[in-house]
Amino acid sequence: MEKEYNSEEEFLNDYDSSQFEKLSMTVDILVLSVSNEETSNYRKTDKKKMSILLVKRNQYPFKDKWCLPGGFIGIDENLDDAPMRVLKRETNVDNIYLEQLYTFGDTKRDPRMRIVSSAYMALIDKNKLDTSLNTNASWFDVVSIEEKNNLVNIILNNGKETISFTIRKELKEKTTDRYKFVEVENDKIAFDHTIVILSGLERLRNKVEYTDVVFNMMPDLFTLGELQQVYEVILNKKLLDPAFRRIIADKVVKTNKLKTGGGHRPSYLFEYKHK
Amino acid sequence: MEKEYNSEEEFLNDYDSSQFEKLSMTVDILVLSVSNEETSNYRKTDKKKMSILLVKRNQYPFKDKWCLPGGFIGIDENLDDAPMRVLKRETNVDNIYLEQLYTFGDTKRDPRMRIVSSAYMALIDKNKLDTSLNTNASWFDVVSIEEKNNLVNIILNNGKETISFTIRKELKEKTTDRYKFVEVENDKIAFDHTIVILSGLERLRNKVEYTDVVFNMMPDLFTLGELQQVYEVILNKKLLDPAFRRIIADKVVKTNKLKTGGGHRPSYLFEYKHK
DNA sequence: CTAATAGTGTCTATTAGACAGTATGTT
DNA sequence: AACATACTGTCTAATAGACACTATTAG
Repeated sequence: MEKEYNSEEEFLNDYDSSQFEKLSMTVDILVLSVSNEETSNYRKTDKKKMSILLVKRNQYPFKDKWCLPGGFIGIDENLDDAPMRVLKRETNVDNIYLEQLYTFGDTKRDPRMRIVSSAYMALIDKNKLDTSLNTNASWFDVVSIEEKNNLVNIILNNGKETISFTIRKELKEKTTDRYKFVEVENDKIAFDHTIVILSGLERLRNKVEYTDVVFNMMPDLFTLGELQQVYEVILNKKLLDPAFRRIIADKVVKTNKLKTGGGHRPSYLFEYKHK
Repeated sequence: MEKEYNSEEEFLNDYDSSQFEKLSMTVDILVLSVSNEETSNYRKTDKKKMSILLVKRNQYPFKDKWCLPGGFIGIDENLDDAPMRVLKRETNVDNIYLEQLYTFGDTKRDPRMRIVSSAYMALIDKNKLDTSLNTNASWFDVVSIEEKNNLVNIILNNGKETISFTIRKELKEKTTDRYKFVEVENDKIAFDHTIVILSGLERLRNKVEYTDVVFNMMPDLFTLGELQQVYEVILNKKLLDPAFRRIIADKVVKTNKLKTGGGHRPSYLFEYKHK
C-alpha cells in the first residue's frame, strides 16, 4: 500500500493533498485603544477608558450582533499577515502592534461549518486614525470590569448601546494555573468573541508591567499623568505617583515642551525612549 | 446577487461551505520533562537536564529528520483535544498538562501543501510513563543553550546522536518587545520545529517564576534540592538556597518521609500544596 | 484666592541577594 | 574522618508602598 520514494522531490510530485479533510481559517482582531471621556469641570483632566473596536454584523450568522473585525485567511497568505490586511481594510492604518492571542478551534464555534480562528490583539492610539471608521464599526468603551468568585462581568458602551456579558473562569484540571473561559451570559456579541475580549484584556494587563507595549497606545508626546492613567485603566487600579515615576523613569525621555491649558500646573511632555 | 434570509436557520440551511478555499491543520506538541544524568561519584546527586521528546520521521517530507510528535486534527475534533489524543498515541499517558504555544501558518512551512499548525507544550514527569516509547520516539537532553547577541544555539543529545541548531531572535518593527525567531542553522530537525522548541523553552522559563507549572514535571514526593535543580535547569542559572526556599515555602508541604542513601545528610520529602 | 494636577523628598516595609555556619548521612 | 548535600540565621542591598510637601496654572 505504501509507495517507496527515493527523494523528497519525487515524493512531493506525487503527493495528493486531498487525502485529509480540510477546514477554513479566519483571524479575529481585538483592537484595543484608550478613549478620553471629557469631564464637565474645566479643571479636571479627562477620564480614560479602554476602547474596543466592534463591528455590527449585517448578515447571518449572528446577524445584528457585534463582533470583532476579522476575515478568512487567504490560501496564499501567511497567517501572521492576515490580521494586518484585515485592519487595513477596516481602519485604513498600517504598521500596527499586533500579537497572536490564541487559536480557537472548537468544532461548533461557528454554526456554518468547521472554522478555526486565530485571535490577535492590536494596540493602537485611535487618535492617529486619520480616516473615519467603516459605517458598521464602532468604538466601545470598557465601562466596567468586575470579578468576583471567578465570574467576570464586562460592560461596554459606545454612546448609544450598552453591552454586558459574563464569563466564568474555570480552573482546568491538572493545570495549576491557566483558566478556561466559559461564557455564561451574553446576548449581543457574536461567536466566541467575548472570550477573545477577556483573553486580550487579561493578556494586556499581564504584559503591561514587564514590557513596553503600552507605548503603542500612546501619542508621540504625552505627559506622565496621561501615561499613568493608561496604566491605571489597563491594570484597573490606582497607582501611587512616586512609585510610578520611578518605574517608568528609564523608559521615557523628557522634552522641553509643556502641555498647558488645564486649569492647573502645566506638565512636561515626554516621549518613549527606544532602546 | 445577495439573497435575503429571514432567520439564522434559513441562512444555515442554504449555506454553501465550499465557497472559501480550505486548508489542513495539524498540532505539534513539545513534550518537556527532566532527566537524571547519573554521576560517577557516589556522593554527588544526579545532574538534571531538560528533556524533549522527538520522533524520527520515516517518510517524506523530511524523511530521517527528527520532529515533534504531532498529527492532523480531525474535522470533528476540537483543536484543544487533538494534542491529548496524539500524546496518548505516542506515550500512552493521559491527563497531562498542556498549553497552547503559538499557531504557525506561513504558507511555505510544509512543502506538501498549505498546513497551519498549532503548537502545544506538554509538561510531564517522564518517570511516570509506564509504557516504553514508540520505536521512532526518543528523549533528547538539552545539553546546552547559549545566547549571544540575539543568536541562540541549542544542543540536544539522546545518547547516540547530537543535534545542534541556531536561531536568530529578531526584534520586530513596531513591537517593542516580542521577538521573531528565524532559523539560521539546522540540518536535523524537520519543519519549523526548532522555532517551536525555542518558543516553548522560553515560555516555560517565563512562567516558572510566577506560576506553579513546574510541579507538573515533578514526582508526587520530591526533595527541595531536586525541585531547586529543576528550577535551575529551566532558568538556566544557579539559585541561592535560602532565597529559593523562601520563595517556594508556601507552595509545598513537608512530609515526615526522608530520602536517604545519598552519601550525605538525608533530605525531607515534600509534596505540592494544591490551593 | 482656589481647585486641581505636577512633581519631589523621604521614611518605612518588604523582598531579594549574599555568605557563613551548623547538621547529618555514606564510605 | 572526609565529603557532599541539607538546612538555617542573619546581614545588607534593592525595591515597593506610603505620605507629605512644594509648584504652578486657569478662572
